[in-house]
Amino acid sequence: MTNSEPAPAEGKRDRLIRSAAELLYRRGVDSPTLADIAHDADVPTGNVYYYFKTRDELVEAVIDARADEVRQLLASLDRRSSPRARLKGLARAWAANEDDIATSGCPIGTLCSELNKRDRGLDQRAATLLSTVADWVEDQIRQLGRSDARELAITLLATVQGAAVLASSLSDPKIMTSQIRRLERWIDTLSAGDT
Amino acid sequence: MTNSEPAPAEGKRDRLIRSAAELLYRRGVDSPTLADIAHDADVPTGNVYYYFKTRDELVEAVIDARADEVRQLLASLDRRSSPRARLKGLARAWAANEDDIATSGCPIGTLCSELNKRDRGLDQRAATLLSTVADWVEDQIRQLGRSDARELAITLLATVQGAAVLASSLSDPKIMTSQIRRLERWIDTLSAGDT
DNA sequence: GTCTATAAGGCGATAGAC
DNA sequence: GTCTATCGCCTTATAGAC
Repeated sequence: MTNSEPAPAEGKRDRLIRSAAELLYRRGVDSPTLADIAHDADVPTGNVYYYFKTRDELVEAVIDARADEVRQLLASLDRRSSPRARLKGLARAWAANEDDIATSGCPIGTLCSELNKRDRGLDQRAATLLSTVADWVEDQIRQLGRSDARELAITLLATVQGAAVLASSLSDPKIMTSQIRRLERWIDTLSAGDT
Repeated sequence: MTNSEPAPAEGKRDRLIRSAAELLYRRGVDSPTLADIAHDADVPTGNVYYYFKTRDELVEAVIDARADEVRQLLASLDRRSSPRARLKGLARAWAANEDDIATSGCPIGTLCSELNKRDRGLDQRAATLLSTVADWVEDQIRQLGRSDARELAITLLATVQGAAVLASSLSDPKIMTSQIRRLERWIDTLSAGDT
């Protein structure tokens, strides 16, 4: 590897991953063909195999790209001053994506659900996305002094995942809006003590 | 139609629907082939087309079969004496399926989520399953004297759908158990008044 | 390194024998 | 009515030209 240029090969590889992430999110993990993805990324169809040995390897790259997004989001939230502010920041991040979520569900939740049914080991790699967020939320709630932080973290995540399933299936964006608002009020009530 | 026999043709059709329902639940809506389904139902592969014109028509029959299940469950719960007892009966029904849900998610929720991404009109038909339950829950909560019954019904359903996504994705049945328990306590606290 | 042409296999669907 | 044989298409993946 020389020190010169921005690696045009990387450009195409990244475009393939971005197009794949978007198409798999909108139309499901298995439905989009490599031709669909390559066309969207402006890459010749057969040439996908120069960058990825199999289709699953491209799916894996999409999972890893989502993992990067999650890490970046949580890192930005970590700069906030209090655990409550960090949790609320997470809620606002979801709120900012309400429309997409109401249309196609949670990018992470639907990915995990679908891979869970067409298992090839990819499902476990995808599950890491959810547990990363769960662990982070648990950590914030524990900092609020709650001993039942794990269950509360799961409760918080379940609310969002469930709202995403309902809002997208029933085509009703207001479900996301109202459930996130309820979540923010719930975060306000969180304080030391159990149940 | 004569009055004589249990209709052997019906037997095969029903077996195809049952096998399809199970396989689509376990492995996703698109993944199982007609050969897989026919084999599981002990019906010759090509013969599926005597009963269903297209694969989608079989999927539609699966949705309708789920709708029957839902109607029967809600009808049996309607025999209970109070709205609170009916809601708790629903929670117990979910608890009884905890293991399946922790393995493959909610049969209705995952069906709706997947069809939402491979749209052919089937998604709207499937969404009826969710809204039927939502409407019923809303009705029960309203009978408890709550004016915010719709939002509370969505909250209840979101909890279960979210728990199903998390439990199946993270392969942790305890998530379903604890969230259903929390739901039952929450039902106990429901009474007249808002928020 | 990049891309085209094509192979190999599996799928939904059909035609028609029984 | 029931089933078999098979078609034609689409998809992933490869071989090899440029």
